[in-house]
This record gives sequence, structure tokens and C-alpha cells, in this order.
Amino acid sequence: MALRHAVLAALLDGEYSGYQLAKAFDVGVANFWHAMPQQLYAELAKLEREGLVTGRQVVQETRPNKRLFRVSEAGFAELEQFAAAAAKPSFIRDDLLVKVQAVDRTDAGPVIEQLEERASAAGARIALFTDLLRRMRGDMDEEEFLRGGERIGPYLTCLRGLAFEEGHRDWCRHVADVLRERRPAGVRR
Amino acid sequence: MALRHAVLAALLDGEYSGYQLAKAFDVGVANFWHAMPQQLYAELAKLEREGLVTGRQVVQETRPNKRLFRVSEAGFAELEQFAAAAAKPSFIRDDLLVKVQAVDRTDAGPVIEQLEERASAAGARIALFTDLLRRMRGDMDEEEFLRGGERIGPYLTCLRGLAFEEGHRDWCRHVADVLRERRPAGVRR
DNA sequence: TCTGACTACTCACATTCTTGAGTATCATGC
DNA sequence: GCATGATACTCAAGAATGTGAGTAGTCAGA
Repeated sequence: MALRHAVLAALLDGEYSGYQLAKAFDVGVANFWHAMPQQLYAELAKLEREGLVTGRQVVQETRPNKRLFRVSEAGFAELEQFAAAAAKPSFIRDDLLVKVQAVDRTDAGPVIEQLEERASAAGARIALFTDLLRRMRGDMDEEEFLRGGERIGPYLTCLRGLAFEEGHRDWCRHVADVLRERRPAGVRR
Repeated sequence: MALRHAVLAALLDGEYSGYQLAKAFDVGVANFWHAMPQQLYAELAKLEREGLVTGRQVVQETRPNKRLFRVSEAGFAELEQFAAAAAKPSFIRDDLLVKVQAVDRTDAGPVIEQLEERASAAGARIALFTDLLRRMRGDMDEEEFLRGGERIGPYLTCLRGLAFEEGHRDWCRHVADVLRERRPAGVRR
């Protein structure tokens, strides 16, 4: 029962179709949850059956029809309850960290490559988030926006996403450097 | 097939029983993977059936007997292959972030409390990791250890864990401050 | 005119993770 | 002398997640 609240939280900013939601889950929402489209469609159907969201059909001419969803009163109540309940602790779960843990006993070459890929992927997300944050706060500066802005939830989670990606990028670079320096000069691949 | 590699990586440092492994997964190993004891016992059994680890019975007098496991040759080969394969991207998944995303539409009180709990839990882990790192590098300084140390994998993942917890703690504190300042002076709980 | 990408969604299966309960012995402290 | 907690592990059921394939129309560019 965790994806359901992520979906409700994502739907707070307006109506979305399953498809649009899937897009959102690829960018901003990925800061706090990640899911594949199929999961989202299934969850939306479930939420609708339980009355936590309401959907309406939108007929389109040049494109397939779509269904837009919004959070219902019951949905808001559910979110309220969720926010008040104790949160489970969060954990990192990352293949790449497992590889680094074992790197003393495996070939470091491919791991170094993956660290570099990760670092540059993190860099791309950093640029994206920086931009997103700028757009969210408009012409205010950050302090002013956080004091008086209307919708600061997404801004705050995006800040965490940004910091996470920065930490991740820096760590990846550092580890790649360390591993490269430890390899005997002749060893490549 | 992800827990299996985390278990193999955790077993690199010596022989462990399922019970000991569960302990390890509560502290250091939690930097890169998290699992409950039952999962570990199940995974160890599976790894043994497939020949990736070998177990041996240790008879104890004052305590229940235990089975200690070590990584087999086939296990090392499996890890090698895993390290060379492409890593999946990693994602944050955190209840508390979902709550913050929705905080404009819910009562901020309980969320602030949870943020503070998290911040102090993160503080405890920071102390633990700082200490762990110190013990791992012994009397060397960090740079020296990373250049010449024998087993730097766990050190590097612990560095990531430390940075993650620091980022998490700072973010929790900052968000709690922001939310507290936005609440009308009279509103408590 | 064909190719590939985008919109929009569905079905089915497999794996993984979580939850809750249970067994049994020993050591520690009140 | 009794409760608590540590060691050491098992079983079962269900919820959550991930994987892979498929449908079907539109649009832009080579």
C-alpha cells in the first residue's frame, strides 16, 4: 500500500491520465517513488474502484481517447491519514553499491565504467532538477518561495532529489578515481 | 536476482551464519541493501542448492548449533559476471518524501514530527558509520588507506552511506524548519 | 511510402519482499 | 524464580514489484 499514496500525491497538482502520470513518474515524481506504467494503470484502476480517485473520459479526435483522474474527498482523507501514520525507515538499494562492495575481488574495469555512466546520468538529472526548481519558484528566490509559496511539497522533494543526485555523482566520481589509481598502469579492460 | 549478489558481497569478508548475516544487514550492509532475516535464510538455502556458497555445521554447547557459509568458486564467478553486467538505475523510495510532497494538503504537524525523528535516526547512523570508517582504516588516513588498503569495497560503500545519511539529516531538518515557520503561530498538533 | 517515435492503454506471469507466527535453548538481571 | 532478551532458525501466505509482450492509431522526417 505504498504506490497508492505516491499516486495520490502526484495527482494533487491536477488531472492526469495514466500515460501522463507515467511521464511524471519518470521525472519529478521519481524523487520520491518509482514505478512502471503498467503498475500505474493498475493502481489507478484500483484507486477508482475504491473511490479514492474519480476518472472521466476525454474523447480526442486525432489521438486515442484517455481517462483523466483526480483525487476525491475520500482520497484526500486517505492521504491525511497516511501522513499522520508512522513512516517506515527508508533504505538505499542499489546494484552499483553491491558491485563496489565486492570490487576487491572482481575486475574493477567494468565497475569503473558503470560509475562513470552513473555520474553523467546524475549530472543530467541535476541539470533537470535545477531547472525544475527554478520554474517552480518563478521570480521569487528560494527563501521567499519557501516562506510564502502555495505549493512547496514538490519543491521540497525536488530539493532532496537534487541533493541525492549531487551526492551520488560526487561519490561515483570519487570511487572511479580511487579505483583507477589502484589499477596497475598496464591494465586496461 | 539482486539480494543474492548482496549476500555474496556480504559474505566476502568471511564466514557468517544466517543470523550473523541478518545482523550485518542491519548495520553496514544496509548501506547497499536491506533485507529481513527470513529472506536471508531463504536466499542462503537457495545459494547453497545452486553451489554458490558452501555451508558447514558448527556444533555449539551453550547455544543452538549454527551453519556458517562462505562463497564458493562458483560464487566468485557469479559475482564477477554480475559486476560486469549493466547495473539498473537506482531510485529513492521513501514514504516520508511522499508525505512531504503532499504536505500542502495535509496537516503538517505529524510530518514535522516524523522529519525530526528521521533526522535524529540519521544522526545515530552518521555516528555509527564515522566510527566504522575509522575502524576500517585503522591507523592510516583516508587517502593512504584508499590508495593501499586491501579491502576498500566496504569502506567505499560506507562512505556513500555516510554521505546519504548526512544529506538526509540536513534535508529533514531544513524541511522541518520550513514547515514550522509556515504554520500559524497558534496551531499546535 | 516506409520507418520510427509518440500517444494511450491492457494482459499475464514471475519474482521479490513483507508480515506474522512459531520453536527451542541459554544467559542476565530483578 | 521469573521475565526479558539473545542466539538460531523455520514456515506460510499474501502484497508489491518487475518483466515481457501486444494492440492500435497518428505524425514527422528520410
